[in-house]
Amino acid sequence: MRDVKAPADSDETLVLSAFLPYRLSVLSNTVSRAIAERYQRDFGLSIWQWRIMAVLGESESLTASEVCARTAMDKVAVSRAVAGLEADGHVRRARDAEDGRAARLSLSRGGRKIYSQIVPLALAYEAQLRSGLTEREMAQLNRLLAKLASATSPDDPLW
Amino acid sequence: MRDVKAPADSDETLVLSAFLPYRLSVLSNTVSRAIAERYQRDFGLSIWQWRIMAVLGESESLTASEVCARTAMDKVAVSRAVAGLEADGHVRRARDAEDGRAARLSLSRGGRKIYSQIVPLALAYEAQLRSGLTEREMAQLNRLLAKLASATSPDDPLW
DNA sequence: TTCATTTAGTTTCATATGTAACTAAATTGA
DNA sequence: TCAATTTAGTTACATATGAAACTAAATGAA
Repeated sequence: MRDVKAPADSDETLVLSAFLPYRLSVLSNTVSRAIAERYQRDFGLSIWQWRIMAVLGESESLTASEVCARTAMDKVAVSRAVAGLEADGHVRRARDAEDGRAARLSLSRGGRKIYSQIVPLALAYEAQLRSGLTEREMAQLNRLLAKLASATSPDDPLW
Repeated sequence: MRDVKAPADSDETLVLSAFLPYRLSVLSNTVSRAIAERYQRDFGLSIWQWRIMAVLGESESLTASEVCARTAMDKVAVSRAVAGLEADGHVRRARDAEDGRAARLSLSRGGRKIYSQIVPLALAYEAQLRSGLTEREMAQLNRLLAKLASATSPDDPLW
């Protein structure tokens, strides 16, 4: 009689609830959903729109491509979200003097006002999320997430 | 002249690339996408279908509600994914003797075969993802993710 | 019992998203 | 300098997703 030993040692079993990609996904979706609801309810913004406002708030103006790079969104998503932001008057679009294809995007005065309302909310949310962690743990988390992120970098795909 | 001090101290500025919800979202989406592509290409499974197979693989049989609870999916998503799995012959559906509304779901023989092919792949992926982390760091990560997850628990919403 | 309510799961419909095709401007190279 | 290619961004189409309405069975109260 062969193969009578225990069915599999622990490395060969998969428990979904302990599987790192699953845990990341559930955590991230829970967080994103909570934030998305708030932004939608209070400001009529999708999470994509908010992301774009967030990076525009960090600089004077950006092209759509630059927005793509900084938000990890693809160009179609950026195009759509910007269309909405422009329609709502939060973002202005100016033709780029250098490159006739590119648009220079920037927050309008009103957009900047909303931006400055959201920033403290976003930071407060983040603070609550971290509230169970010490400074030291937070630093560790940053380091570990950075390591994981670099393990998924597109120039060195995992599989 | 009032308010001439520096515009904001660092706690009041938001840098998207350092914002925890954003980082979690990008990391999680990168990981999920890589996995989803592989499952789709090699097995014709969506990530939702795979999640369901994963929890069915852990037990003899589950009802759809139990699947919901264990996969953090909503019942519509489960219903749809199961319909596909059943059509492909990976999952069997049996009427529950106790409750005429519920369906008992279980992996078919073929489904279990696929399951046992995917498990090592999934574990290998996870291992590569973790490959930059020491045992100790992995334990820390687990702890930190658990803390974050508990901070988002629905019975104690953050906002 | 039997009627009202709850629960399991599915279907419908409206919206969001991804991929591919497209337009227009810039660049390249003969 | 002018055709061929690349790049920025948008549009169109097909599919995925979420919310709400729905069906059928179970529970519970009168």
